[in-house]
Amino acid sequence: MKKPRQSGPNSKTEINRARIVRSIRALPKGRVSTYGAIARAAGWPGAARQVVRVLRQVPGLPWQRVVGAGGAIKLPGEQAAEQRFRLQMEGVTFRGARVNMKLHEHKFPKARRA
DNA sequence: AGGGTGACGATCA
DNA sequence: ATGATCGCCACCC
Repeated sequence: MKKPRQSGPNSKTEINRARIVRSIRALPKGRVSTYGAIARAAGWPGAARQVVRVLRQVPGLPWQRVVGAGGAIKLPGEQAAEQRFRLQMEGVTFRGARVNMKLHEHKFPKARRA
């Protein structure tokens, strides 16, 4: 017989969320990554929107280091300026409205196998 | 079950 | 560069 889906702290999504949190915390000062890249680094490709959810729920994350594809700031309104300011404080440079990913994108180690 | 929502992403006009 | 569309995923009525 099959086990019914469990939706507590041990659920699949909880585990994946934890991996997302780890990936975000792994971003060093002055480096950035994207929602999609973090999802992939966490082994959950396509879950960019979950990265957003985590950023909104978990306090204390270096949220300013997470940007949209191509280095775009995706926060609405004033928050966008705040993020840009914080990044610049860390030494991150921009090319127009977006982060210069060429210089500041963080490379996550590839998932190991053995 | 059905519909709406997000700090998304790729593609196309 | 900008806006529309569609695919994506979990959550919340």
